[in-house]
Amino acid sequence: MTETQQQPVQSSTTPARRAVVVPDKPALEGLEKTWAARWRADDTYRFDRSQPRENVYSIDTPPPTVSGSLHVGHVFSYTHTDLVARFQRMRGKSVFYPMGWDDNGLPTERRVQNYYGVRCDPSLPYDEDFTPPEKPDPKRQVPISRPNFVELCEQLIEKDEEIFEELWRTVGLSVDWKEHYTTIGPKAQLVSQVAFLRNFARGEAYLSDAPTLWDVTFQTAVAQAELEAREYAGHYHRVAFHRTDGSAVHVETTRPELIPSVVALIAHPDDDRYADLFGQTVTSPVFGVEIPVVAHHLAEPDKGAGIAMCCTFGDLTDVIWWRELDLPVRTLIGRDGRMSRETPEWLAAETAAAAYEELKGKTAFSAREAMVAKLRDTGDLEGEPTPTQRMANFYEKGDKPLEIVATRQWYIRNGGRDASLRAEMQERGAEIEWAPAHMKHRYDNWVGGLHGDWLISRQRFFGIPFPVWYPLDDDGEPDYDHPLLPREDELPLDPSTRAPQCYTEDQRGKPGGFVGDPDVMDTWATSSLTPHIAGGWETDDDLWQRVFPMDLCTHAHDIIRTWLFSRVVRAHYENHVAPWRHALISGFIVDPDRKKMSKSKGNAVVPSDVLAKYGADAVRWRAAMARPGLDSPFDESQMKVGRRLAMKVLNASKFVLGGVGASSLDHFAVSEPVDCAQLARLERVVERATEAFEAYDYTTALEVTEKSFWEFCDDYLELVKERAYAEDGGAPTASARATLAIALDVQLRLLAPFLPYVTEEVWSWWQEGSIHRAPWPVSGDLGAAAAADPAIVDAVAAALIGIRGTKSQAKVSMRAALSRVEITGPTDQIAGVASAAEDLRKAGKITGELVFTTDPDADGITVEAELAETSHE
RNA sequence: GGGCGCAUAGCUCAGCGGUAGAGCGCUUCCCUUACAAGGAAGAUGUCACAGGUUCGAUCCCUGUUGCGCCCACCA
Repeated sequence: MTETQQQPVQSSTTPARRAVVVPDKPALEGLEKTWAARWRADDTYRFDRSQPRENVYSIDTPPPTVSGSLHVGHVFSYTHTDLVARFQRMRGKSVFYPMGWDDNGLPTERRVQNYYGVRCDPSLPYDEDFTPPEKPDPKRQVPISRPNFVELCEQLIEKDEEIFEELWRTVGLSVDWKEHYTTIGPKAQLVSQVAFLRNFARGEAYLSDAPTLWDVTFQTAVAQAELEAREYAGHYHRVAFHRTDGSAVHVETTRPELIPSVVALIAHPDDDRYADLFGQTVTSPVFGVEIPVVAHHLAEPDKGAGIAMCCTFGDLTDVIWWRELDLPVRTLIGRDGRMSRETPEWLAAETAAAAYEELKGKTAFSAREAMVAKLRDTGDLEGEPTPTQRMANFYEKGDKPLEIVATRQWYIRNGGRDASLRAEMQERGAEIEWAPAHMKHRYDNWVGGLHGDWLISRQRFFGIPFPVWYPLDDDGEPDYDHPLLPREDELPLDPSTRAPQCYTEDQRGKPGGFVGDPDVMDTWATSSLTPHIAGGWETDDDLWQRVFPMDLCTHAHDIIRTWLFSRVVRAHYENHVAPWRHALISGFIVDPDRKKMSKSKGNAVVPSDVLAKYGADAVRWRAAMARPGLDSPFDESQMKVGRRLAMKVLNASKFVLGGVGASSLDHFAVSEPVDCAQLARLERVVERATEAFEAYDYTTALEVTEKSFWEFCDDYLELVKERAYAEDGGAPTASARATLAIALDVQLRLLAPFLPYVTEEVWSWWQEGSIHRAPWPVSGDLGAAAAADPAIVDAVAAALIGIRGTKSQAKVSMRAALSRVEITGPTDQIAGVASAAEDLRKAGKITGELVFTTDPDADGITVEAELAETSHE
């Protein structure tokens, strides 16, 4: 921490005085390359883990999906985190700011499939000499073993992670790269498996064979948090079921292919139309299966015909009915999304079996067509199907509606089935300070609307395995009620290659032997433990005690329901505390039509292009202008504004430092009233910027600093430049120089979190060490002079603006001389302006009279000026 | 249907119980030895609508409308 001890402001007493070296033509180009390399070499952003907890500021930042592509929205959100990290670092905190890569799971699998043209077939043996096809053919993916597939995943993520790290370094994220982790790496495996075993031991995790939402494309179960409701086109089919007397009961369905799996017809208990049917049975069309008619309050009389087919399972309401009414299971749609190839026993009767023959093995879509044809044949379809748009649940990454399939899955209790646990989760949410505050509603809304526990197992390959085996009975059937579990010191392990205690590998799959759990944990199940993975939970207790609970988590509002909530769940169980004190939620960067950016829509702006064109500081400036939680449309022209600020910093600094030695950082030299006022004004800026940053309002911190900096350049610097540059100006010159130096020093530090590159560049011209290890400015940095009235500088600036206005309106150059100037204003303001009369005379090129007139009734400064004769040509 | 947010200059957004603000864009001027990828000056508004509270409302309250997001919605 030696760098943070440096006190540039006191350099008048520092023995080793540094020469000021200003390049002739400073430029923004190349700063990223130079300083990113330097920060890397100097380990500028290292976390000092010797600091006690109260001196540490720890950050949980999302591990980006390395197989995905980033757009500027991501860059903005990560920049928001970095702004806070840099502020806290300058305030003297040891900042724990690790970066993780989410390389686990389906996105990586998909990328490997497309990149190498392969697919995973777990039944194949490992091929040691396997090399991927030279030209991937997406239509003919080469089947390879699971170990080969995982190897390719690992190869590809390594490449991807290098690209990501390069990008983050260019953006200037002040991450300590030594603290990096991945969601598939050994640390993540250990933590995920340990936490899972503890959840299981405490009854928080459980295995259950139940209907689950199932994606037929990826052939995996899907959690509630990964659902997306989308419009889906379909048709209502009005279909006749038959009473025993032969009369028809009409049902409207969009899924006639599910008629063979109907287990009941259900209507509302108060629905008189069907009252006489309750307790009776009807027969299904085409198949003639006997179906009970039952009452349930969830049936909606005004929906469709008011009486619904309950199939196992067509939708989530079916699941409720099946459970509450104790109905049988008649599953026909399998994991591949096709109708069962076996004739089920409830369709064993001759006509039913014959009818089912034509549906066997068909996709839901083709089975529907076949079924409609059958219904026409039997006359059980009334009228024509009518088109409808309805909402259907989709896996967010999938493009076919989800089916509901009964499967055995691992769950973690999250309050979805337990009101008191749900209330505990809400309380954890209330422990967090949300920025903006209303984002907490999203959290409460989500937790309050949970309707099932958290499904964490996935039938995929590239993920962290469940460290679980099942004993096989004498028939070779697994006993799921008595899983075999490892000791924690055996972790991490893969049950597909490792035998459980008291068994040997040759007993795998044999009667009386064992079988490994084939599933892997979902990506969110792993990333729900990022504070634990990054913070050394159970592996590095010293670190853990210094960083947890963390101070900050940041991400965009779309993953409150997934990542944020899942981390609260895990920390609740493991640590009985919310995992962080603050949640800083970013909005989205949307396209000019306010549509969310996405690669698939083709409206995503690639960060590398913008970074190359405008520079990292400009991009960061734009990111900082997006307030927490607010969506912000991307507009390239705004990037220019940030770039202009960076240029201004470079040029103004060059000008100031060209005439000012570092020795001028001397508070005692500041004597002129307008100089004192300038420092006083800056003191207010320091206070306001600090206050804003402490409230996580980085935008206001930037705005007040930036506004002040432009005023400093346009007014103060213009006003005093001749005095500052005077050859032998004596005390007034020394005062101007000291003020310029102090003001620059303070303003560079205020701007450092936003513009890390240009501020570091300028800092290196005249200061020791990195500005990013320099202390955040405090009032004391401005010295006793700052006790002055800041209004003087405003009054003088107003006079200067009036003089410039006169020249502008006369359409003459700012260099034009003025033969007479009269400045009028209230007494106190005029006194202030008069104190800077000499500066004003030079800055305004006033060659003649300069008159000050007080007018107690005036509400501001007004200027009347006459151009000198010579200026008229 | 439930929840949340937003509505201020052409655009993006601040703001605030007491005369309406910034940046971009626009207009005009200036190639000033820090800066032409610049600088200076200037114009621009029923603060969505309707009520209420108040001496006074863009601001507070109620309602309406419009927009956005989240959740629910497969008969």
